[in-house]
Amino acid sequence: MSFIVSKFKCKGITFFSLLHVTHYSSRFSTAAVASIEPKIPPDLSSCIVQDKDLLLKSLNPSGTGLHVLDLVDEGSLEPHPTLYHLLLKKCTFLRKPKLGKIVHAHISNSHFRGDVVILNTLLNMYAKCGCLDDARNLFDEMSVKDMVTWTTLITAYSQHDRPLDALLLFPQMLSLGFFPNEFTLSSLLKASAALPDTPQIYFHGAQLHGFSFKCGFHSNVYVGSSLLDMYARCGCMDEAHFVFDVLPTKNEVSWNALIADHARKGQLDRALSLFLKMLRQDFQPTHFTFSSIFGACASTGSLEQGKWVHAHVIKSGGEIIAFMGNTLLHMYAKSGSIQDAKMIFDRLVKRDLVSWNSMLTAYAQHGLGKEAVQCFQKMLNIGLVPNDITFLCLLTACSRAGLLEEGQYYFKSMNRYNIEPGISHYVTIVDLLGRAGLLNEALRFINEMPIQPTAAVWGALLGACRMHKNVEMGSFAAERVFELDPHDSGPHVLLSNIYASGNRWRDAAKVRKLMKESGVKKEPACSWVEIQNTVHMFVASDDSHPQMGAIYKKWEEISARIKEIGYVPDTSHVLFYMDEQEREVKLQYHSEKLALAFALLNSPDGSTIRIKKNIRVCGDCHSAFKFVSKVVGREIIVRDTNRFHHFYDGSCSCGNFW
DNA sequence: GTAGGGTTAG
Repeated sequence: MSFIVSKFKCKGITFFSLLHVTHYSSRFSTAAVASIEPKIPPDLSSCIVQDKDLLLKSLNPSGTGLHVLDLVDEGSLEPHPTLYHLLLKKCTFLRKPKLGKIVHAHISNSHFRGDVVILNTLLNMYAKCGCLDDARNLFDEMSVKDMVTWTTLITAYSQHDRPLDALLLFPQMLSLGFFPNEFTLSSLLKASAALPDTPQIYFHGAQLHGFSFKCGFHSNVYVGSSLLDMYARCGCMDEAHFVFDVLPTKNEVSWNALIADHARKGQLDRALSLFLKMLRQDFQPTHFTFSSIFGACASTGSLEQGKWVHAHVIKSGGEIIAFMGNTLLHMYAKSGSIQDAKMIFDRLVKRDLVSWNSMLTAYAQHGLGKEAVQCFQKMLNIGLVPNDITFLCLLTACSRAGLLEEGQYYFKSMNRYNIEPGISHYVTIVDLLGRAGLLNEALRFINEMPIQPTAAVWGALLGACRMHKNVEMGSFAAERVFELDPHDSGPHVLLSNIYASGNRWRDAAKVRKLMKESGVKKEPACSWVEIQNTVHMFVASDDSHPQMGAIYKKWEEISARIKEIGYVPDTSHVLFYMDEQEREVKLQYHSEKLALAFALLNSPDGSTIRIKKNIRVCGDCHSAFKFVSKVVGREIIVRDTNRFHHFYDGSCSCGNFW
């Protein structure tokens, strides 16, 4: 038997690729079955080899058929451990457990049915393909197990979000006399870090730390990285830093783990300083690094820092792949630049469903409902199948933009894609109807829902009642919210506002009393603005800022100018009972107004002002900002918890839907 | 033959 095999080297490993087998030419004529790593291009310097072992090394299942197993069935080829090993590797790589099952059947009928190394590879194939039941059955059936068998199953559970199952195997493994290695411990630590609450993470994690220390595995870079991540996830940042500092060898992953931990906590400064330190020590940032940092920039709305890190991505010459690109897109959208978000979307090398969902979200946040609908249609046209989040994004976009009919249409169309609406979809539809003023329809919709309405559902109706000043339905909705979630301050404030806007001060006071009695605390409103890389934060009636005198004076000047062109303070947004003049004074010093006055004093004429707020922008400030954008001739972008408002030339992009 | 870090809504 003779065949042509191409032999090539890549990363120091020699690969063999079967190009042609003369004896089985009908089967293999096109089967230039590449290496284990199919992306590696075979070198063309092929040679003629007459070596059966080489053939075995070269064979891999390609396409749909496992031709090589047919050869075994026919008796043309002796079964060989390397053959099974390569076939299983291929199935694992391609995530094709069905093909793997065929190999499994073959192994069961061969001499190797009890070979622990082959069975471990088989176990790993099931594990990596997510077939945890098959993996468990195989594990239970294996009469001979070794430490790798236990580690493979522990890793399987740990990687598929079943941390308790992974951790439960550990004492069993120990009691049977198997000793863990660094592989086992890094997987166990990952599992402990994924437990649902902080004390549990610490309880299991710290014990595993002790175990690792005793065995000397704590200095292994894999163990160290999962160890520091575990500490960070239960809030022990000092311990996480300690583990990192004493780690004798660090790599990109250990750096990324620490950066990601700070980023997740919204500690952008810490994340950025670690990023710089990483660069200075000649470690290459990866997609993981960038992705974490963009996530932190998105949550704090730090456009400038985000742009700076984006510049690093460009400098490093890497392509913007979906995983990192999606976070970058999200970062631009969430820190106020829809243009940049769209540009990233257009430049993404390969878009996935998350990319499209992120773009839809971006449009929703900026009130661009029509663009969202077009985007959704485009994704259907290219054959992408939407998921539940896609619809959530799309419905939110419709709701925010007041696209009533479109929203209802798309909600109904969900069953075409076999997507059962979840509670969030129902909330969005109540919001959609409510914003459009169809309060009775919204109430009917809630009563006819097939699932139990939650506090969020009634909260959406309550918000709509505030918007449309419906006191009766508002207090009814608020009662339902209080029953279901008595500790949220938002609905109390909304109800109090509803009463205040209807001049029912006694009722408003009752709500405040209720809040006090039940210990519900209102989150203090604050707004912040970034000027020359410094974040300046303001709370209402604050006078702690060094420029406060000038800020108050500036606002008084602006206030007088906007009153001349028609601004009338809407005092219903003040929660307390006080006389009209007092209430107007209170309104003057809402945090967003202070932030705006400060920005006007400290930024160049004509430049865009970006303000962020931790709760929804108040109605009076919203009205005032429209006038301000006109008198100062500047674009003002406000990000509140819900969406963006682009104020320009006397109007706002939200079209008063918010 | 077995390992650690990253995304979208609210």
